Amino acid sequence: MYAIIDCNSFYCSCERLFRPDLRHKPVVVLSNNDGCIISRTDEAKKLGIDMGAPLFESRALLKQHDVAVFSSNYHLYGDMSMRVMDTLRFLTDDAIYHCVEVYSVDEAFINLDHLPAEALQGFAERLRDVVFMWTGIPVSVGIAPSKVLSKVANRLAKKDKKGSGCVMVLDNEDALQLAMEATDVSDLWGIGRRYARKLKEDYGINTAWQLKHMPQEWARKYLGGIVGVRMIRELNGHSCILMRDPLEKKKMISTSRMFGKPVFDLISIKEAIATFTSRAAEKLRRQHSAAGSISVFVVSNGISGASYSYDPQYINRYFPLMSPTADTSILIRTALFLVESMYREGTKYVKGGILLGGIVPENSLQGDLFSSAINNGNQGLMKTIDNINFSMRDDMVKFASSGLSRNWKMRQEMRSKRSTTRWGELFELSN
DNA sequence: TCTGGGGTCCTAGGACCC
DNA sequence: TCTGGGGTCCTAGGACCC
Repeated sequence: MYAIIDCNSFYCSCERLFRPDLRHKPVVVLSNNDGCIISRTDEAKKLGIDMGAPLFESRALLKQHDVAVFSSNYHLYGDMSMRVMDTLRFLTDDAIYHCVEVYSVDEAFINLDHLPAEALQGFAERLRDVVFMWTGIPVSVGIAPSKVLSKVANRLAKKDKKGSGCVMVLDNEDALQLAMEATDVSDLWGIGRRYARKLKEDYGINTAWQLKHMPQEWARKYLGGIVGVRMIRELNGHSCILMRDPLEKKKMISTSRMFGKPVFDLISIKEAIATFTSRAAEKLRRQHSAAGSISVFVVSNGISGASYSYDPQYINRYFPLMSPTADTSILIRTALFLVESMYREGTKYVKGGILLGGIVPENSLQGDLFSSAINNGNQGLMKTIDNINFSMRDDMVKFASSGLSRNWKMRQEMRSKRSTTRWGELFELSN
């Protein structure tokens, strides 16, 4: 059996931790750049505020109902996520069973094969209660024979919080049937907008229960090949999406951002790309890897002075490195060379980013014919920079090419304090 | 005026090799 | 007139996830 634990309205719940006055009030959290709404409390959902809705379209509604609006505060969410995950690992004896897979910032799968069936309900309730007690974050728990089905259970638990107590265990055929009949195919984990439409319009399949009864060969043909076959098997309770190793390394690392406002000059774009590259290189070093290739991309939207329309043009350039490296200075040099080769004067740039590929473990670096020494001469320096930036303050030490002006920097006008990760922003009681 | 960011997996097709 | 077979590696593109 598998459990999925999912934090309820995670970002909003984090914001509420230091704002108890908002406990029963509608709260939303915005994406980077304060662009759109990416987390909502139940109260906000009830007001008809949609997931992913652009802020400028929702402003009137937010104001009318006095909704608390926050820019995203990833320092806070990342730290709270760690606390929740640590709690789960503790409660499940993860050190012994290696049964916790952190799936995203607010979700974790837990393999429960070592627990007897009759213990599941109580176990799930304990997870919910202790996580809340220790971190203040409310969670929902779904338990079922496969990951896809545990997601089904979790969704139903969350939909009817009062009735379910945010816990649902699907451990018998009747419960599974009821749950699947109540689940629209579009709400299945792994069925996106495209497939949902196809299933409904072309085949008249509307519920998870109907989909479960389709033949695997049909799924192989019309539902994304092997992916579709797995979906059918998972719905039938045959687990085939296995637990992932927590030590697995990313195969691709990217950093990209919309610019706070459109950018026209080469200097600003180079600063932005240099900053993104530093950030990506840090991620690379954190997982003890080196990158073998780098891609830079920019997104332009029309030309200077033209009237507004959203018609983004992606341009990207790829460069295989002579030998894999995690050295920020080499990566930045390469990235900036690519930027120069793709820049066009008079173009309005709205977004940019970089992508590191060909990732290998740092200790497997091979020398090549043309570079006598392996390209890690700066490893000590990189480590020092990472340590300083981690413990003191972001970007205390940075490469000059990252610039100081930052007129491409994103907007975050309503960010709360980083109360759990910055001494200077500790929570204070007023009076 | 304004619409996120960072990933994964799979498949097809081209380049190249022996 | 006839023109192999089997493989790897890489990239692009599509679909999906939170």
